[in-house]
Amino acid sequence: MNERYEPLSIEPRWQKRWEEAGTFRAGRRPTAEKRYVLEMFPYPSGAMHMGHARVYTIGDALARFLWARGYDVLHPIGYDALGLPAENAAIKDGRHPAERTRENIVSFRADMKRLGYSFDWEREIATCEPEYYRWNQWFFVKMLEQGIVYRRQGKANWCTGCATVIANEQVMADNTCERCSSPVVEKVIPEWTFRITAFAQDLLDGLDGLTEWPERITTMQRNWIGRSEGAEVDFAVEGSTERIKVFTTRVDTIFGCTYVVLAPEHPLVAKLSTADRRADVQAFVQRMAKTDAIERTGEGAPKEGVFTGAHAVNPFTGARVPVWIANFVLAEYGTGAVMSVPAHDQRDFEFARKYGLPIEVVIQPAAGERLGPGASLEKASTEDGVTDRSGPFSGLASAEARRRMSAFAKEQGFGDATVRWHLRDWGFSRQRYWGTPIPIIYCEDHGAVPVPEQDLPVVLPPQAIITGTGEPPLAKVPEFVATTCPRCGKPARRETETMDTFVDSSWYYARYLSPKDDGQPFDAALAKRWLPVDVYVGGPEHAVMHLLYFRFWHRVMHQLGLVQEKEPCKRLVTQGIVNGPDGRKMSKRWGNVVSPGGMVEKFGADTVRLFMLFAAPPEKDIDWSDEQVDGLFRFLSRVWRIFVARQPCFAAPDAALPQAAGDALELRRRTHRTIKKVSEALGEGGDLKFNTGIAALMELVNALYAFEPKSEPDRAAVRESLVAVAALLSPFAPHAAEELWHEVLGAPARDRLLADEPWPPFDPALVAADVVTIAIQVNGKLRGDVQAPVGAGEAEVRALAEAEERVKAHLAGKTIRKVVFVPKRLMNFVVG
RNA sequence: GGGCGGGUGGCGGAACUGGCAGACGCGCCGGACUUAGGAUCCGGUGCCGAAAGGCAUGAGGGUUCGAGCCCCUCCCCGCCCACCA
Repeated sequence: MNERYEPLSIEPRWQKRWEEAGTFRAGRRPTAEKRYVLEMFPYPSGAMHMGHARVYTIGDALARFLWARGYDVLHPIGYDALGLPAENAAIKDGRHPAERTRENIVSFRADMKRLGYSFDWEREIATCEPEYYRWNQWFFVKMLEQGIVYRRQGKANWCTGCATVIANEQVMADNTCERCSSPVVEKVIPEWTFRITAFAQDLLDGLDGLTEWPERITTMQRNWIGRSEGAEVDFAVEGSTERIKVFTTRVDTIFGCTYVVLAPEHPLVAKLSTADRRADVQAFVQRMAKTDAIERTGEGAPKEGVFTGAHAVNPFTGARVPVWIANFVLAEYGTGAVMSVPAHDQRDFEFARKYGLPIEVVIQPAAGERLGPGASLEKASTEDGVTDRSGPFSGLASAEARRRMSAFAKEQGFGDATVRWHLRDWGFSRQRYWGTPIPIIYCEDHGAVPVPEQDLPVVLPPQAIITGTGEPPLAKVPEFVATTCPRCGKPARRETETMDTFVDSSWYYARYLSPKDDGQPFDAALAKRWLPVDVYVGGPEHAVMHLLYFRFWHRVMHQLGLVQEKEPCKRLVTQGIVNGPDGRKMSKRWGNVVSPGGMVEKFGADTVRLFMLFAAPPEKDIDWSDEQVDGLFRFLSRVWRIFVARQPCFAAPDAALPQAAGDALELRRRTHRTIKKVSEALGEGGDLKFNTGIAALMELVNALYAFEPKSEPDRAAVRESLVAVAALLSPFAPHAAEELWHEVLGAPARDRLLADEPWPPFDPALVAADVVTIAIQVNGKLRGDVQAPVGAGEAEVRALAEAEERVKAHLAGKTIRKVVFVPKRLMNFVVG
């Protein structure tokens, strides 16, 4: 065999053989149990970067392991190919997004192939192809029929940078765009909307079953869905028939309500303001309208408001309370009106202090000192407690008070218990070009008519003029716009908006099941076998966007009878970022970008893969490190050299193994323990910890260097170990593994592939130690250790321990008060 | 303000269910082989100390024979959400 490890000369060869043999075709083992391993598909903007190399390497190591474990594995890949970056680039240089995207796909595909990923390439999809997006349109029409899609009139989030409407999930906390960080403003524009809120409770409940998702992701979804239980209560307005409906989660505090506050945009503001206050109110409302949302509601924004002159009546107490408007009350949350209880709400407290409104304590802490009058408080007391000065509801625990008071309000007809959600419906119209055309035709007589199924797809016209000015580009393509009404045949116009590209990624995992199917989005029978996805690998940044949308979409598909289960994916693995060598995010700006392609050319795919897996567990961020990469190349070279050095062992017969004894037996033990450790590191019965699995392999290789075979049984033990090293290496560094495996096995393996071989089993008898090292402590401090047979009892170990010189010295002249014995581990003498 | 993660050598990271802290790798130091070595192989490497020994997992307390791990108080870092009524 070649004396030196030369990855570039061996890697393409194995890639070709896997490809030709169809080694990774899903469905090859129809009678075997299935596993669906999926990584989030890439958005092909420019070339592949290190982040991609990391996700796909993680998924690939797992997929290869599962193949070896005997499963029928589905491990597909495709391209999330529609979207703004390609369109924005087109505005700059005039190249058509389709042309650019297809070129990028070619580059991505080449890079991924060079990394040796075990994708089933026959299932490759690209969402920009009409064969794919026609099914987005098909789903749209179905969902319209089901009432899940509707046309909404109202305020939408308009991204000033992307020049389009975006979804709530795409608006960041500081009112900037998730994609481009430009300010997001409100714009009154009709939008096509998914009624995701109809699934809010179900999406929330489903989270409890996602026990194999990272808790932080399910928590984020839970918070985003934001179920909030409370009550609505109507306050009558004095001298008017109008009622102010407030939403509160703390109806138990209502006897302490000393004023009511409306959002400046609340429809009643104009009606209720008294003549003497009108000028002030109008000025305030106008000022708020001009102030942008960040400034108005951002952290640290001072609370401001004005009195409207009107009064409302607390239906529980009959008390007359002033009605104010204030900046911190948001029209879009709850009812846009709040009852203020300054004693028990911090915002209300600050506002009351500022404007001299009364503060009345109506909740006493369940334990501890009673609260004095409101005026003496330093801050609001917001904990649940016991109701006080609350009329017939006094003396109740907060939770009980809420139940009774809500029931009372309902009985009296001025309120009820209610649930509010943070989740909003998903507006998915985009005033952009590079997306799925929304299959709607506007007819003068029939309104918005869905394109009939047999007329799909509505193909995106290639001749668009893309300007990014906010006008839908499709509106400027007359031959696209002009059509006829499917109902009456009269001239009509097409919808010119396109779909949010999150639609594409909401169901792509199902398209992989039958990617070329032209009669349906996917084959339901195949879905029954392959879904749900068993392991999904991707970045945590998608927690409340993609990962919420695809859970929603799966429920829709469930409702349409296309899939059996409600959740799309059993286990989610979120991987960390690959930063530059300087610890900063890789970026042209810092000049710290390292490309996977370049690294593969320099070190080979196996070294790059090993780096991705060895640097840290999948979920942690890592820094690219040239030194660590050198180290991993060195490791593979070291593996290679030990095979070269131990070539004389290649022919040793297995028959010699049972006689192995002494050091050879020790080597065999190490071999089998390593098999067990690597299997566990690959997720067998726990988390993925590729780093410790590779570390275990390194230890075994170190042991092989230390062992000089002298006899036939020795050589057999070495051979067994070498075969195991090759097999265990195969999920991580598959090319080197194939090469080495074939070298050891020689002619008998010529027509076989390691990638096709079963995972090596370990012998439990060899994994179990027969002699163990037991740590000996005196008063909890380590004073030595003894070797004892694995079954040694306390008396036996104690005798050994007391014979140890260091232990003896520490026990000398002391009284042993107690001896703690942990079998196989430790003995502790407690002395005085 | 709320939620979720974290804090371990010079660095990345190990440590099963409370049982020898620092596996493995990087870096560094030394040795061998060499005309040479930024190759390779071997050895060493938490800190203090000549040693015995002592001290060490963000800080301080507690529980325990024994704590990186459990409990309490606090500090710091990251991510997500946020005047959400």
